[in-house]
Parts: sequence; structure tokens; C-alpha cells
Amino acid sequence: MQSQDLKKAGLKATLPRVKILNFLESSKVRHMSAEDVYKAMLESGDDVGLATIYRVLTQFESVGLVTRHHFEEGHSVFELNLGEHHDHIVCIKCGRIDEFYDATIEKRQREIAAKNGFEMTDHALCIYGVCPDCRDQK
Amino acid sequence: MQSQDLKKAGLKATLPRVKILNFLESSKVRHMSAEDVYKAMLESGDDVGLATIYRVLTQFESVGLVTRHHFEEGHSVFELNLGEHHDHIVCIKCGRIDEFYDATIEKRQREIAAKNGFEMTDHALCIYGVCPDCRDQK
DNA sequence: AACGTAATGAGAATTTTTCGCATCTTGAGT
DNA sequence: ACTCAAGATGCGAAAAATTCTCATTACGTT
Repeated sequence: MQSQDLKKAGLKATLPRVKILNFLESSKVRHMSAEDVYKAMLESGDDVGLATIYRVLTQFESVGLVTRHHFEEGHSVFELNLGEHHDHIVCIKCGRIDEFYDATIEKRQREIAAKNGFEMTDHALCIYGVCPDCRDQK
Repeated sequence: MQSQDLKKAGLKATLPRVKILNFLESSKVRHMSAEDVYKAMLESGDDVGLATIYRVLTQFESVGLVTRHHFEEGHSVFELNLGEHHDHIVCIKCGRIDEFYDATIEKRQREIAAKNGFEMTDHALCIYGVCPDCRDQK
């Protein structure tokens, strides 16, 4: 039940917020822009204003429910947090997004931050390339 | 002489392009938005239209003269390519940007791309944190 | 020096995101 | 369940970032 999750995160369980969280949890697409969420919800009859989508996704981000990514498209992409951290590998042809986790890279990052005297709060690693399907079709 | 560099890169050596390249090479700040470049050049008397700045930086990117970054600010940041690839560590308090290169991470990335069947074309790694100066001031 | 092609400038247009404010909900207290 | 204040929403306007249009200008080749 989403309203409990929201309250646990310190947010009032308003109808738009419940709908958006519910939508994110039930969506098969994991990475979506605010506009994507807006349109998809419109289709399914859950009419939430675009400004609210932006506000809510930003709030979800600040309480850790979602992660915001800045890939190369000129707009933010949001992803529901499912616990395990991971990085991304994006196909520059079709936009397909795969996920991966690499302990070695994670460790090196922490070491590099420490070596530079930074207190690491976050990191973003994105590999760009051509996915298997797009390579074949060429 | 910048006009030679431009021609070598396959671009006509127009006045705005020479001025912009010259500005990037002489700037002490290495990471700038299109707006930053526009304003700084205005100050120094080199008046180039903002649309041209955008066009030229995009061209410079496609011929490899500059790299475009998508940090967390909601706009692109450009950096003159000086040969050696590197990644970034950004202070979320003051915006300071340090650079680093880690062979282990580079190697792992190539391996991960290969393992997923991707032909890697590029990658972006950015560590976010609080820099030494900002930690002290807190 | 002349010419054709490509580049520039200025502002309009797009796109993405935020803001302002009137109205409506939520959740705490009765 | 009912009331109320704080906070949330919706909508359109406003910002911010970037691209486009098109008339004018500059390259560089002849």
C-alpha cells in the first residue's frame, strides 16, 4: 500500500502522490521523464497536472524514493528506487537502458573521493554505446 | 594559431569560431556553459551571438575539440579537450570541479560494456560530494 | 576581385522546468 | 464524523535552456 510508504518517507499521502508512486511501481518502463509519466498517466485515466508531476518527482527524489538521472537527452529521467544501487549503460541508437553493478568501480570511486579530500555523497556513471540489437541491424 | 586547428578539424576558420576557440584556450575556468562563454566573451569585447555560441560548441563537440558534460545543473557544460581523458568530481556546495583518471575504472568499464554486448562509444563518470574547503567551513 | 556556399546574428519559437496564486485535501484535534 | 490550518494541487504564466528561421555577411576557391 503506497500511502504507508509515503508516510514512512515523511510525505502526506495525497491522491496525486499515491497515484504517481503506484504508477511508477506498476510501470514496466523503469526510466521515464516527467513528461513521460504525465502522458502515460493521462492515458490510463489518472489525470495529474504536469507541474505536480515535477513537484512530486522532485520530492520523491529528496526523500530517496526515486533517483534522477541526467543522461544525454536534455531532460531529467526518473527511476524508482528498488534498493540496490546500480549504474547504467545506454544505447545511443535506440535508447535502451541496461543496468549493472560493479563492486570494483564502486570501491575505486570511494577511494578517489577520499584521496581528493571529498566527502562523497553520490555518483553517476553512465556508459554509452551501441547495444547488441542495433549492432546487428547495421 | 587557432585557425589551423579549426581547419585541421574540418571546420571553416570563421571569426566567431576562432574567437571562441581562442577564448576557451585562454580561459582559466575549464568548465563553462554556453551562457558562461557568451557573457565572458561579451565582457572581453568579443561579441558573438548566443545562438552561434551554441552552434559552434556543438560543432566543436562533434569534431572532438570539446566535451559536453551533463552534471546536475540542468544545462550543458563544455570543456576544451586537452588530450587526456579524465572524469570529474564535483562539489555540491561550491561547484568546484576536480578531475581524475583511474585506469582500473576505465578498464572495468570496457569489460562491462563488452560483457553486455555493447560497443562502447563513450562514458561519463561523475562523483558528487563536499570538497575539503566546504567541509571545513561547516 | 568575384562567386557560391556556408556561417552568423537577431529574434522568434520550442522545450523543459519552475512559479504564483486561488482552490481544494489531508490529517490532527474535537 | 466535523472543523480547521497547513500544506498540496491545478492551471496558466514565467523562466531557463536550446534550437530554428531567414535575411545578411564572411570564407576560401577560382
